[in-house]
Amino acid sequence: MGVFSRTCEYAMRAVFFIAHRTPDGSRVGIKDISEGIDSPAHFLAKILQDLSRRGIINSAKGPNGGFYMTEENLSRPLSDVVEAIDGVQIFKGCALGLKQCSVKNPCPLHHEFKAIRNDLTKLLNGTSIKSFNEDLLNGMTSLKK
Amino acid sequence: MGVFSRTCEYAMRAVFFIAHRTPDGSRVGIKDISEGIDSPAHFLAKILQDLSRRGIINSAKGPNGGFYMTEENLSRPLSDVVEAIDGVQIFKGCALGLKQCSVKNPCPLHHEFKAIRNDLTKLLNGTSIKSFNEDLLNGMTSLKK
DNA sequence: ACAATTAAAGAGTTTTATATCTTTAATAAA
DNA sequence: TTTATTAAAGATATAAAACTCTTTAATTGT
Repeated sequence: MGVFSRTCEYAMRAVFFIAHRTPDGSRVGIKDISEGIDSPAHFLAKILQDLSRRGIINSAKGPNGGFYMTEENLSRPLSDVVEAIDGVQIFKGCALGLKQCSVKNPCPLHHEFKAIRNDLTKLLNGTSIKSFNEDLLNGMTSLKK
Repeated sequence: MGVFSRTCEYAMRAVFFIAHRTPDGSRVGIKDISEGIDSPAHFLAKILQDLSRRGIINSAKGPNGGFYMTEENLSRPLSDVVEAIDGVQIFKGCALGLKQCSVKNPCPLHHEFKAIRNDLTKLLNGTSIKSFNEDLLNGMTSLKK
């Protein structure tokens, strides 16, 4: 596995996909999303239920229902998605998994690893979903599988 | 989970522990190691078998046997341990898990994430186990659980 | 040769992550 | 008010990671 769990990868891809597809308040269904991001539909449904419950995305049932994102949703940092799924360990945890690890009692990787974690935090915490989406909309980036 | 799998955390801790305890060519047993790094003994045994097979550490059976590290072992980069257990995804993979992701077809995180991955690679690939161990030996860092 | 010690190997079990299938509830439109 | 459509929820199923237990093989010292 990479840095994030597979579930978290699906979640991020889905969020970008929804943002990309619902700029105007329209909705996009689970089928379209799961095909668009190449993930198992039912599994993704669970993930989106979770994100929806947490207010990271929005959903509506019934005909013309589906998932969508408001300006409020778009203004959130991507770290909200990661934290919702994978938790905070990736932003805070010791590389070696030591509980005692700290500046006062650093593990062999502590200082250098902290710098890397901080960069990751800055990237995910400091950038809104909206701004990632702008690059997607103007074709500078892509979600091609 | 953090950036590395639990198995990989154990592996790194064990490698540091062995290096720390066998500076002179002596050996240290699985019991001591697993207690020293707070990991399940039998599970760690499997991990160390694997590292031993790959030549990352050494072992000897019988009385006064155990695990140890030679100068050759110590000169290797820590990335060898990580790669042996977790593979290369963490150094090379797309943050969103996309196969097509590349400079020519970048995902929304591509450029910034690549910089972070490169820093991680530089840290693990560019630093020998020995040099991490030196900090441990002179008390600048610790493996306290 | 024998007994003791140690890692290696093999064969599980348990837990967590990932994935699937079915039923229910909400909503919209006819 | 009925039907169609959609997400939510519930219940399993499968696969992978983490962990345990038992047996075997190698080595040492007596």
